[in-house]
Parts: sequence; structure tokens; C-alpha cells
Amino acid sequence: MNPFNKPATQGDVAKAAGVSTATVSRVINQPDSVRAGIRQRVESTITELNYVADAAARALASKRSRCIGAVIPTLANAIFADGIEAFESRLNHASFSLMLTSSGYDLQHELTQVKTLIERGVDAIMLVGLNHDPLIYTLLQQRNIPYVLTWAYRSDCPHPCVGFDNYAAAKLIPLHLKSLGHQNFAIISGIAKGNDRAFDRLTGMQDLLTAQGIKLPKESIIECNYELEAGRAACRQLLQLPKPPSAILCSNDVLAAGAILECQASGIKVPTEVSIAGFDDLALSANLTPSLTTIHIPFKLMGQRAAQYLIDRLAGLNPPAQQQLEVELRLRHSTAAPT
Amino acid sequence: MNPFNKPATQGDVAKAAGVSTATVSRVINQPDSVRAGIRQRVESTITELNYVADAAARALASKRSRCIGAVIPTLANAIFADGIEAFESRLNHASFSLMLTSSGYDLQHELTQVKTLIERGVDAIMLVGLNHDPLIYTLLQQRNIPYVLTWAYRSDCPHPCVGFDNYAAAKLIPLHLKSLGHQNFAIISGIAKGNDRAFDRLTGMQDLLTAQGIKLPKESIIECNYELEAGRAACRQLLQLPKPPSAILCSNDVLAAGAILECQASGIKVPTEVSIAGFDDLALSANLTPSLTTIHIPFKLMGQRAAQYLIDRLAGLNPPAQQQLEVELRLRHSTAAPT
DNA sequence: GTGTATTTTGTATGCGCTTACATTTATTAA
DNA sequence: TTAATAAATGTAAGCGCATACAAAATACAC
Repeated sequence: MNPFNKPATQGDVAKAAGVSTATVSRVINQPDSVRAGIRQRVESTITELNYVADAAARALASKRSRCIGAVIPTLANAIFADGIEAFESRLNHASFSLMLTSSGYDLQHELTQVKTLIERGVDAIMLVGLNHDPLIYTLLQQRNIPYVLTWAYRSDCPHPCVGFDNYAAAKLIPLHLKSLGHQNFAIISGIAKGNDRAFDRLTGMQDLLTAQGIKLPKESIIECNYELEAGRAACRQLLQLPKPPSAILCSNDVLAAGAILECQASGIKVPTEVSIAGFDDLALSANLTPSLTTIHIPFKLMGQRAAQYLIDRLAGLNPPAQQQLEVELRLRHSTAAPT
Repeated sequence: MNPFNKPATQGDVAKAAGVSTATVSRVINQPDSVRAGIRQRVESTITELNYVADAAARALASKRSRCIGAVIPTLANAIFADGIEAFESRLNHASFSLMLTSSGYDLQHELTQVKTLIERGVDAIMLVGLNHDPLIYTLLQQRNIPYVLTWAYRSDCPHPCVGFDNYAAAKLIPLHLKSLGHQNFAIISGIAKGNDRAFDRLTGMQDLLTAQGIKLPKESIIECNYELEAGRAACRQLLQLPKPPSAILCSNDVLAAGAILECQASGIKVPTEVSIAGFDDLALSANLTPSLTTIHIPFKLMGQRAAQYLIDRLAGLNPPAQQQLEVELRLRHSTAAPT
């Protein structure tokens, strides 16, 4: 192909192959509707001319961009990496492209990002969590754009969602620790405001403890960003309490890793002196010393399922709108009976 | 807006505001060329009708999608998160959207992904590393699509690149350790084949050692995936060598973290018994016990610069095509003189 | 005021494709 | 064979916007 030539158009292919543009279009979009002889002729012409269909023209005429948008809280955190990777991969296999943006855990910014994606003409949208500006749903429904919420699930969720029950899952850890004999708990939580996953995990833990007759004082609950440093700082603070906890529940593995690393750095023995548990089961967690007791989430599966849901919706199918994934308590070496 | 109405078009706005579609288009794209009175009338009509320009039509007519594509080796790894986050953020501020795909460290798959992005009509493309299928450049240049290579820099690079000199940076660590008195080195490297960053880091380390009169035997160099587990396994293997190393050079912090964690888990003292160093300065690294000596890379800056380069190119400017970023040796507590 | 230069607005075409509908060709039944 | 039916192909009309060019409105100089 001559670099100074314009790229070949459908018309060029049609002329060269001696057919109409409609036939070329059919060869590309519904090959079965074209007789084999002609189809092959067109196909080889396409190869010869190095023809590539123009996506914009295609989108304009067909009203489908074959792009799917996603807004995640942040890329700069391992929490979302696996899920998004799987999501993108599945989209790819179905000939969709991913348009990715991040919201910085800010619901207003998320709204802006969704608007942008809509303007970009995405065919569908993936969001993280259940809690969003209601205007988002209005916009999406007005334009009849399929969407799916992920990283969370509630049986009463009025929106399509593929995820897990953060609230129920969060109970598993304090339940286990209580059964080991712990009485003295503390929590390091993500910032619950505007983050339903963090909120659900926090209240799940609290409710379980309350049900067991344990009411945590304010100073035993610290909310902070999902950052290693923040986890460390929170852990330090908790251990300086007049009555330090024997068990620290973290609503995320990054925080828990921070807590373990803080203990390591200051010579506090885990789990002998304090038990620490996390949530998410990141790759790091199993490799810490001690390895981290946590909740395992099938992130890859979640990403795939979310993608498949949207793909199916766009294909006119009616996939189940609420899909709950099983989580699993992974008992490792950062938790033990109190001494 | 009535949910059953079709979205307003430019024509609807024009009619409602009593102007031509050309004027509406100008209000959006070159507001200064429209008199204030009319402009305001059109603007308020746009708001009233909730008009949003159709991206596909716009792209078709203007030959610009305002989308920029990126292919990274993998999302499921902290190495790329910060850089991509900054890249996306900068694009956003300039009203571009990011189309993100991953190649799985496979150059052939990368080519496929680039083709897909070109078909999608992206205005520009970002790639990671210097080593790519030559066909990629052909395709890009044929269509006159600006591109930039990142995460690497070489003064003799014939392509636009924003990054750092992996080869030179990799020398800093063995240089330092040599000066501490180490004689007995081992290397845990990423898989160098098809990965110029890993290759450059590995050869950088080797060349420095060679220049210092040290030639590593084969069994002292292990190549593996950038995974914590792999780093652990490699470390274990190296420490079982007949003549175990006093210093382990890792070409990535994930591998180095794996090595440190392995030592922790098996009771080997770092840096007393063995010094360990990494490369990349991930958030985790400063928080390990001991904290990890590593090479700090300004990933955010790199992401921003790469985005800005493409934005400028698309604006018709001529930004510098090769931009080298400074790296820095971060001395921490995982390295010390041999005992 | 008039005529000219300049800015602002409108007209109309086409970007490259999909698709409803019309036309042609192949297939089948009688 | 022929007529009726089904399948394959072509024709042509947009999709919604940007923009070259033409026309109108305004500004300016005299």
C-alpha cells in the first residue's frame, strides 16, 4: 500500500471486486448471506487492498460503536487490576474495545466520567459498586444503554450487578476470630462515605460483633485510604490504645498488609500478640510473613461474568441481572487464638 | 427529556435556536467565531434540549475520534498502574479518552491489539518499551498516526519515546553493592526475550559486573515472570547454590519483594546474610522489613509526559521526540556490606 | 451616505458505512 | 417446461456532523 494513498474504502473494494458496497458490507457483517464464490472474491480483494472498515462510519450507520466503557475508582491499586484485566480480555474476544476511566473514589467525578463515556457513544457501561449518583441511571436508561455494577452484590439490588455480598463476607472474619476466643477487636476500614463496598464491609464486621455482644468504641475503628502507609499508621495508632486490640480486622488486604508490615517493623509478633486479617486476597497476602488470613474473591471470574453480561445484553439476550459470586475465608497464619 | 424521544441532534438545536446547523457546530467547536448573542442563545438551547454531539458522526466528519489507544503488557501488575493512571488523567483533561488493551508481554498479540486500535480509529497510540514488531511502525506511519514509546529511553531510539534508560539505571545497583564490598552476585531477572526493559536491565547489571571483573555463572541468573511467587522461588534456588550469593540483584521490585519475603519466611537475615535490591520503587517496597533498596522511577511524570507528547502532536506542535527521565537510587535497608 | 473590507451566518456537500427495499438470480414443485 | 418461491445482490437513502464556499451583515474609511 502506498503511504500517500488514502486508505481504501468499501467503495474501492466493491469496484475492484465488481460488486456493490452492500455486498462488501455483508461479507464483513453477515458472511453467510453471500454466496461462497463472491464472498471469497471480496475477501481476497479486501486483503489485497488492505481494506479496514472505518469505525466511525460504521458506528454512525449502525448505531453501535462496539466500545464498552468502564469507570473504576482507581487504576493505581492492585484491587481492581485482575478484575479489569479479565473484563477487558473477555470484551476483546467478543470484538469489543474497552474505554477505561477512573473516578478517584469521587461519585461526582464518576458522573462526569459516565457522561463522557456516553458522549463517546459506548454501547454499554461497567461501574464499580452499588452506590452511584442517581442521575447516572437516568442517563443510562434514557439512552437505553446496558450497564452492570460490579465488586458488589445485594439480593435487593434494583440494578444489574455481578459481584459478592460485601456485608455478608465481612462477617466471616470477626466470626472466626470470635470463635478463636478474641474479645478485643479493632477495625481498619476504607473510607466508607461514598464507597458502598467499604461501608458494607465495615457494618458487616460491626453488626457481627454487636450480635456477639461486642460494641466497639469509636477509637477502635479507623477509616483511611486503601494505602499501605495508611494501614501502617492506623495499626500503630491502634496498638498504642490504652487497651490495645488482640485482633485487628482490616477491610482490605492493602491495609492488612500495612498492619502486618508495621508490626514487623516494630517487633510486634503476629499472631502471637495480635491477630490481623484482611479482605480481597491479593497476590501479596499469601506471601507475607505471617501469611494473611483473608477473604478470597474470584476477581477474574467477576470480570469475565460482568463482561459476558454486557455482551449478552447487547446481543439481545436476557442474562440473569443479579449474579452473586461465592467468596471464601482463607485461613492462614496471621490469626490465632489470643494468648 | 422524554425517555422515548430520540436524543436531540444538531439539527434540532439549530431549529429551536433559529440558526443553521453550521452555527451550532461553530458554537461547539469554535465559539469565538460566533457573535455573543447568538452563541448564548444556542448554548442555552443546547442545555434545554440536553443535546450531546454524536461522537461517531463527529469522528466521521472531522476525521478525529479524540480517542487515544494504549497497549500495556499487563494490567494485573502494579508496575504499570501509576503511569497509566497519570496518562489517562492527562488525556482526560485534554478531552481525550483512553482505549486500553493489554498484550500479555506477547509482541505478536501486541501487533494484533495495535491493529484493533487502528481500526477503532484512535488518533494516537502509546506503547510500552522499545521493542515491537516492525509492522507496527509501518502501519502507524502509513496512516500518519502519532505514537510514543514509554517505560524506556535510548538516545539512539529512532522513535518518539518518553522514559528512562533501563540499561544505565540497572548499573546503579551492582555498582553500589560492589562498592560495599560484595563479590558474590546473583540476578533475578524478568524474562528478557521480547522484553527490552527486562533485557536492558539484565545486560546493564551484567555489563557493570563484567567491567568490575565479575563474571556470573549461568546458574546465578534466573529469569522468571514478574510475580511474587516467582521471585520467592528464584531466591530459594539461589540460596541453595553451592556458593550462595551475598547480593541478589532483582530487575523488578515485585521479584525483590518476593525474595525478601522468602528470606523472611525461611529465617534468612537481610541484609546481614544477603543483600537484596530491586528496581521500580513500588509503594510496597519502602514498607517491607527491611525496606528495599531500589531504583525510583517517576512513573506519574512519565505518564503525563507521554500523554502530553501525543496531545501536542495532535495539536500540530512539535514536542521533543525523545524525553529522558531521571531515575534515582533509593538506598534503604535491604542492602549492606557483606559480613 | 457610499463603497469596500471584514466578520458573521447559511447552504449544501460528503465523510464511509449499514440497511430497507427493489431487483435479479437460483431453487423447487408441479 | 413453467410458475411460484426463496435466496442473493444491487440501489439508494440516510446516519449526524464538519466545513468549503456563498451570501449576508456589520464595520470602517472616506
